[in-house]
Amino acid sequence: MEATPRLREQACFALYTASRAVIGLYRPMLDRLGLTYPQFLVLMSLWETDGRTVSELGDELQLDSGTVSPLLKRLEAAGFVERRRESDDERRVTVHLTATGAALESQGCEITQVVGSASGMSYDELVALRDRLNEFTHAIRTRESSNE
Amino acid sequence: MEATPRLREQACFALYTASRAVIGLYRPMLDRLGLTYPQFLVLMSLWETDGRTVSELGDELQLDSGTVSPLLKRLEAAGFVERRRESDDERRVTVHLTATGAALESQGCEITQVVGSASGMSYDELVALRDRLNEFTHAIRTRESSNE
DNA sequence: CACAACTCAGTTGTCCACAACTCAATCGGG
DNA sequence: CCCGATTGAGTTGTGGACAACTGAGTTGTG
Repeated sequence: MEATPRLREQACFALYTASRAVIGLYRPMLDRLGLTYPQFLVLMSLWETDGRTVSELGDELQLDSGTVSPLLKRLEAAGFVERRRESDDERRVTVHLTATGAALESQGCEITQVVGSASGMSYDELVALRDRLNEFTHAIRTRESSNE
Repeated sequence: MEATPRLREQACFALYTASRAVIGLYRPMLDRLGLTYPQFLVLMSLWETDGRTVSELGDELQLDSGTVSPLLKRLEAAGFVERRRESDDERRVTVHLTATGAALESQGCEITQVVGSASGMSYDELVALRDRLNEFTHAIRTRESSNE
């Protein structure tokens, strides 16, 4: 006697929609810097720790090499990062900010502030939502590996 | 004196990651039905109300015609839906489930149950999270239209 | 009726996401 | 030291997303 759930009742759909909405809010601001949202995430990661390898970036962003490699290629073509093949292990490539890429940090920081305030939530509410989402993601990843 | 926020502290990044994680959980189950997650959303919408127009589907899924049109083309090629140009207004195209598409409803319903339980959250918690996300999306869309 | 404005679906081009794969470099056990 | 297994980055192919645009069809107003 289970009714098929409606789209609007689904938490997963709300998640999917919210994710696209927030990226859409970032878009016009990032456009002015010549960045997309995933590219911005790479820079945020490098502002924190420069010189990460491609796979370390993939781990942090939860993206595989098939996504990260072309992303970095475009960031390099745009002059924001540089890739260096490491001499001690020729398989590894480290990614380094250029002066241009490093210089975007303060503007990037401002953009995250603007987006945060546009959410209409307090800092504490945002932190609570973030933690809830991270629990959700963690639970899912745990189940994911156990199923076939 | 504002430090640049770290990636892991950002609610937006948590949202982006959670969204991809849940779609990743759906993926192997939907693969067995020959569907992707956005295609599944179209079918959910049609299981509720068959014969919607392309733009009505776009409104419900919050996707523009440039995304929905090719999506429907693939769903039609796979034999799950049919598109009909309406005779009373030749601009409109209505989308109808085929017998094959309608027959997936019960399996589709099961999949949403499995995903819900994999979240590790109770029904009430999921509802609360969903409502929180919908508030978030609504707040963002409101600000979005006011900014240039 | 005429015709400009608008609506609707679809196309084009760019960038992400991910599966499946390639290939070189490195590691580890015999 | 050798060779099979593993690791790391990258490529290829498919399917979203979305901006910008196209063109047919419809509507409203003079």
